[in-house]
Amino acid sequence: MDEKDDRRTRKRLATRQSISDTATRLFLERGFDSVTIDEIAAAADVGRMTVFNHFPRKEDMFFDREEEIQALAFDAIRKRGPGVSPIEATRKLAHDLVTQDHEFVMLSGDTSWFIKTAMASEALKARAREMRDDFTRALAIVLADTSNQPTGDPNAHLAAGLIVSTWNVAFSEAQKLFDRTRDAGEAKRCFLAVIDRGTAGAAAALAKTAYA
Amino acid sequence: MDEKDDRRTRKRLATRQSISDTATRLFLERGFDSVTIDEIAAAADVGRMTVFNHFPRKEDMFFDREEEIQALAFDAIRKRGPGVSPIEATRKLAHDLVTQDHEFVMLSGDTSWFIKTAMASEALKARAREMRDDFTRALAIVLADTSNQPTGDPNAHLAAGLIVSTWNVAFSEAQKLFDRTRDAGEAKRCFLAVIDRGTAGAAAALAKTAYA
DNA sequence: ATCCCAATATATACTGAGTATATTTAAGGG
DNA sequence: CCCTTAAATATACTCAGTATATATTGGGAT
Repeated sequence: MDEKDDRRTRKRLATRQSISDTATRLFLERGFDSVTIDEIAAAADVGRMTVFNHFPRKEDMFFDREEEIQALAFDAIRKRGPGVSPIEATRKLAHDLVTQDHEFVMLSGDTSWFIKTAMASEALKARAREMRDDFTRALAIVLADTSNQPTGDPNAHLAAGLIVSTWNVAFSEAQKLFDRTRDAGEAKRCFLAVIDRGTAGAAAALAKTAYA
Repeated sequence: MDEKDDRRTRKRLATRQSISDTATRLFLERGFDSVTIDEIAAAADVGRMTVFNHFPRKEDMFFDREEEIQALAFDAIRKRGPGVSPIEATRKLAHDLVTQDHEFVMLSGDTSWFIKTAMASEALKARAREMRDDFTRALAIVLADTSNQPTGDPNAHLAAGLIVSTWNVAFSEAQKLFDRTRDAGEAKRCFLAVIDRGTAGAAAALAKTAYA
């Protein structure tokens, strides 16, 4: 009863999409902080409350694909091959994403406007940190779950923390390098180098546990 | 000319302390989010703008010792013994803080109200995440600096990320355990166990670099 | 003392995100 | 064609934070 294909649902999604598109355009034109909700509502030709109806927080209009990213990681862990540790599965995921030039890696001129716009706003950086925390918590649960360990196992939280920290550093260092050199190949090598180092560290930390 | 001991400075600091004390009391009584700046100003018998004069953000009235904590860590790294790696120095710091029951470790009933109040507020959690990020960035600089590596060395950022992540998990897991068992000794052992594991991982990740 | 300067405190008015609530509009289902 | 309900909207509010102008008060000089 949730994903019905009736006109009501179509209209709701159309309205949502229209707001999202309008907001994204304005954010890129003038920066996140200097666009107000009222402007977005006016530009999308909807009432102010309709905006909050679809996006409880202003930041939700910018980060609209959190769940997809989480699902990508959790799938990689859940569907890993036999004999592959969860930590190794995250390393493999990083390499796969880079070799198939996945859009989420965003090491190209096409997508770095997204990073730049996000990094220019304290509010968006705060939301990104919150998402990172939520992801870390959820990752710990998935790790424990797929390794037959009790929920809340401290080692699962340590593993999740080290992995997320590694990915975070890998992303930001690769992005910095790309900004400096405009060389996507070099940036990708940097990304994977950090991933490999960090993952090796996580594996060492979790040696003799179910996670490595 | 900054830390003059004249009456003007004494009055300014007294006003600041009065606001801080009043705010802390109200936060603990009724929770951070349900205390307004106006109430704090009224209770401290100062004008509203005076509050913002001393504390640009509401959260600054709660977290008032960020610099002390950072200095503690940076001193431990800067003043480490010869032949001690920076990563090992952070491990040693953790053990020292626990054995001398330092107030910042806060694994006792006296201080956990602080954690509880902070964790009950999204705004305070967001500020804590921001402080964590700032600290990680500063730590990377100190690590590179005291290891004669170039500023911005990716390995320094990886080391900083892994260390901070480890401490973060150690704190929260120990806190959770203390809440469950009310056994400070057990909580401390958990704290140090996570620290040792995570630090070993960081050292492994940074093997053959200047940081381990 | 008294005059001047600068730091601090304060008053007033504003912006903008987010909430609460009531009302209207329009789609689906009998 | 009604009836129910989801979605959109209008209005009014709270509160943090900013801008700016003014008042107060301590320190330093003559």
